[in-house]
Amino acid sequence: MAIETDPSAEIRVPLNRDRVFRAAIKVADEGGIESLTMRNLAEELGVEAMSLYYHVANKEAVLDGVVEALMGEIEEAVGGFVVPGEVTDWKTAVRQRILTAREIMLRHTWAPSVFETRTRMGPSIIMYFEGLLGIMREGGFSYDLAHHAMHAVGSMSLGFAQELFKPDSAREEEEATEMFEHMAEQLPYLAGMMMEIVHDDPDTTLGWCDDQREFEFSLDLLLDGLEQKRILESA
Amino acid sequence: MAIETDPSAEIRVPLNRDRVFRAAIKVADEGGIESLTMRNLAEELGVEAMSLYYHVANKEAVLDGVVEALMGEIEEAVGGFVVPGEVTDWKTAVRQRILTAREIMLRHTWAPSVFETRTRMGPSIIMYFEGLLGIMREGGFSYDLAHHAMHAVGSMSLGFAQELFKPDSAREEEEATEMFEHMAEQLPYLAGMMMEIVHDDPDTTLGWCDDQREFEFSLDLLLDGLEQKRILESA
DNA sequence: AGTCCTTTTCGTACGTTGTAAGATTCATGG
DNA sequence: CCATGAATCTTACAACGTACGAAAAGGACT
Repeated sequence: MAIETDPSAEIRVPLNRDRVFRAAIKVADEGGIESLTMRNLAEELGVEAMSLYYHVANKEAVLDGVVEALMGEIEEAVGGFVVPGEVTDWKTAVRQRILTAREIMLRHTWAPSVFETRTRMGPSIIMYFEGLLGIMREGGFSYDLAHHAMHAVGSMSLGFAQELFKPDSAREEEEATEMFEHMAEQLPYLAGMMMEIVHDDPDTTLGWCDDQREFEFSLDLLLDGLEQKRILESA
Repeated sequence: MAIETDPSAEIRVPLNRDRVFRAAIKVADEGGIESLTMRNLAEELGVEAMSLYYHVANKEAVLDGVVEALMGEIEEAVGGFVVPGEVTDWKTAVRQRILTAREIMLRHTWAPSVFETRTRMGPSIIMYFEGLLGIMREGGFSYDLAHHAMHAVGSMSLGFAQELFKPDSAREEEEATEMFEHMAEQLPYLAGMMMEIVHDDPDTTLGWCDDQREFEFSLDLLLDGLEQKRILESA
């Protein structure tokens, strides 16, 4: 086996953590989160699986890095996590940040499931929450109320709400519909609700619900409630 | 190899789906969800792994069954999912159901992570939501508002809120605290909030936050907001 | 150029997981 | 006793994360 220095061989770009994380995002974007294996990730980088471990402790570290990278996307999109000096309208400031974060999440539909499994929080996420908290404080919140607020908004602060039981294939979608029709006579309320939805809005986007509308409804419900509490406590 | 009918051998209890699901819950309760493997589950039942597949299509089906079984626990705890004929106070009715569901979830701390990964919903969950929806309808909601309400309450309707970045070991807990202290000068708001919490309430249960209080705060925030909207729309 | 040392990459292999395929055992009625 | 269907087990495989040590690449210095 002659070792020939193939002149047409592309020069070797050295691996590093950032390249690994970016490649991981690409793999997940293209093949879903279940396709993000160490071997696939290595292949995407033109490298063997074990080479990744020189730059990254283990797969958990890859996912942590992916989260940090996504937070970087969000930071860029919102123009930095710093708290604007003066906050005249905390609600729209918070609202806008969250809806911007949501845009990034919608670009990476697998991302919520990764966030949910994280147990350490990296610096970017801390800075993100520092920013949100800052806006609320400058907007007139007590620390106590702001603390409750962060919990209440929960995962929505990062732009996603966990959809319970979202079917992940058209096959399952129709399977669920079928089951519904089968149980319909025992489900007066659900059946009634569905009929009204179909009647009012014959073709809602994909399934029955407009996720974006529901997200904004829920978010506003929370923010409005918090604003009332803020007014009450500062009276 | 002599096949001897050992008289002291316990008579063989036949396997069936219910026994599988119950054993799965037991395994997860005792060893955490990551210990729920087909082999461990089989061992718990005194059987070989492949024997499970006669009663259950695959591991997903086991998890679906576990969810159904947990919903059974909830159903028992709330005294059936049927809608009380007349609802004078939807809010406390819903509140009570949800907090009861939460009690079951607290008995099985791994359960939320299983619910989150489900994609099909079985009959018990459907009945549960039918019940909640029914209470709201009888309590004066339009279908439209009730629909929004279900989305807004989201996973809280089953008694859990996904905790973002909950450290899963004392080791990680102190690691996070360390990181905080290290970044403290860049985190005026978070640092301030922590200091106030420590000052007001020197020893909150486990970490900084009382999960139950936060859960109830968030839930009430939502329910109060919904009640206002209900009043508005029925005016 | 050749030597040495550090940094980076790779080859091989192990343990664990879910599960496919077929053999085996068990229970039951003839 | 045996035949037949139901229930269980044996064996095996592919995919995964990753431990361990060997190999290669890249400089620095003679």
